[in-house]
Amino acid sequence: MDSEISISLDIDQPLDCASTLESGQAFRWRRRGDWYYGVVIDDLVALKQDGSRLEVRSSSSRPDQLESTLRDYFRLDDDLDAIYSCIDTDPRMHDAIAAYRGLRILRQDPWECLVGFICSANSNIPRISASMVAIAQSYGQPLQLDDYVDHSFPTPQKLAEAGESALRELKLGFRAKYVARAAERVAQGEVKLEPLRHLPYQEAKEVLTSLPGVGDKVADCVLLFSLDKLDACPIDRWVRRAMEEWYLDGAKLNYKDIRIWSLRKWGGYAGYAQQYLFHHKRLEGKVQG
DNA sequence: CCACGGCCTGATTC
DNA sequence: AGAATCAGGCCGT
Repeated sequence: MDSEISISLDIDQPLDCASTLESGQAFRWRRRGDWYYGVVIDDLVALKQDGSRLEVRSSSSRPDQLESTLRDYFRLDDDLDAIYSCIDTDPRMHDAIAAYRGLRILRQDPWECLVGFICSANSNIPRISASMVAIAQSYGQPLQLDDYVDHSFPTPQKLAEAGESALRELKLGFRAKYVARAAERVAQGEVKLEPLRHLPYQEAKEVLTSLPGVGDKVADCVLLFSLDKLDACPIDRWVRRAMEEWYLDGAKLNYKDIRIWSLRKWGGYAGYAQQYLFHHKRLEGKVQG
């Protein structure tokens, strides 16, 4: 039986845990008071940020690796100040960075990330979260940390076995077919996600878009949020609006041309730039800031 | 290459 | 109230 452990990390990088975990890149974190509960590499962890210190509690099966696991998950090796200096080149981006300083791109598990963004099609964040939680509850392994229970994310094999109709019962709608078929292909080994990390952007993207339910946007999300492609630049409705309104004087560009434009403006950190624009635009009109 | 409609579902808007 | 519309798209025509 795993025993609960508690550690404290000194963070020497800008980190805004709340913005990072609530910026729509990961869908299964839940806030309880000051603590965020979630699953990282099959370990249930609770996080509380106190300035430059991150308090961590976990029922970890590998306590000696917990710190490195979290440093990896939050990409603490990214030099955020260096990244800011590359992309902070106009007033809009400057405002976004000022507002959400410490918002980081995560390095998530590619399989869970893929399913999450397949589920994102024509949906919204609360609903995507509900779908992902339902999938984990139904097919994952239970994990417990004091009185809190969550689940590991089920393997491709498990979801392939579950099948489309069972996933439809979890309210995935038309996305159930995509998730089931993608699970089959990954489970069969026809597509291997982890090695995509070491391929160039374009090659990795072609593999991902060969999966059902994965187009340009979903592929870019998976590449950025789980496969180390910081130049991947997912353009969703929000980012498109932000771009057209703030940078393109209302002009309409197709997906590929927006990518080209973004790479020219923000270079290899276009993905980070995109995340700040997304967050800024999405929260622009919200009462709750 | 672009345009369009359909697709599950639930919340919000009209 | 009940009908449209919208929500971090994808796919087929």
